Amino acid sequence: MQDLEQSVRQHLALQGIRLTPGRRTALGAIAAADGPRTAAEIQAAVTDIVPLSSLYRSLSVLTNAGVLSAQHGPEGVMRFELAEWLAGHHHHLLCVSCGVAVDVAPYREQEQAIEHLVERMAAASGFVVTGHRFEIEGLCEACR
Amino acid sequence: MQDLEQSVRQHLALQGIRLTPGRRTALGAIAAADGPRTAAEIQAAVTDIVPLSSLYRSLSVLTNAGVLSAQHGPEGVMRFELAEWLAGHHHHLLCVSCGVAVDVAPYREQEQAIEHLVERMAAASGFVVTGHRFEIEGLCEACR
DNA sequence: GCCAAGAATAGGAATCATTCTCATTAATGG
DNA sequence: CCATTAATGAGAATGATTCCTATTCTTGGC
Repeated sequence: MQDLEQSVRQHLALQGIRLTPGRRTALGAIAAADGPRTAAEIQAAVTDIVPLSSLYRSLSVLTNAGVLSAQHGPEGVMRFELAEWLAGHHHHLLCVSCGVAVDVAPYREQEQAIEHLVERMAAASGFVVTGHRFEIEGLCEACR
Repeated sequence: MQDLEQSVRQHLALQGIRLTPGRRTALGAIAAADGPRTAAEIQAAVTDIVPLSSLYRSLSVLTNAGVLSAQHGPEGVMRFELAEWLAGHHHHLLCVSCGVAVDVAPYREQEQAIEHLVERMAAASGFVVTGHRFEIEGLCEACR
């Protein structure tokens, strides 16, 4: 935890951004989670009272700074997690019923296959590829 | 096109749902597209004036009936396309700048790798897998 | 240590996609 | 041709997210 905060602080400093209390709180809640979280979930997880507008601003600052990554889940709400350089490469399991999102570790060999697939698919299209999303949908234990 | 409409009509009839003019229009616009479309895009593509509320209702009837599939794209808006049994299995290229979405054909061998990956990842989680999403993000020719 | 300038926050209004409600209109079976 | 049921249109309501403005912190220069 401490080293995470230090890494982030340093990363932000290079861009002239500081890790203020609000940002620190948001970062802590996200770092403690086992998957990407919505703004509302983060707000609920935190003990302080944080207005959503402030929370969203903190999240967007951290996202723009490359500390967090943001994605729209299948339910259409934005979910935030640590950026890949902090959390490591991984994928998600998403519950289509309750929306819960959990990280899953990748399998090295198959990642290679995926990279190939991405390249071949994009080749003919004129797109410049910047990334990919690979997410598994299903029903979590609670909703099953 | 005619056979698509017939297949759909038949599929719907089994569920006691009919292909009304509004639904037919929406279906036609989606079938003519080269990728998943938002409600607004469909509305714009169609020559008739269709209120968004009616369009959304038609789309949701067709989606619930299994004729269309709906997904939230990275910009957070819902995109509709023909269900897999009508359009065939494929993936998407998404422009992170303008949101444009294009279908890409899958490559047989790598699909296998993906299926494996999905199974292995889900195995330990307690999730019942219902599907997966694999989407490539990048910049389209226009935004590049 | 103190103050001005700039950044961060709270609070609330505004926006946008989507859903809901309800009144009106069309389609179907008898 | 009528009565019942489903489909449509129009607009209000909702929920996530963003924007705006006034207030409160931080920080560097004195």
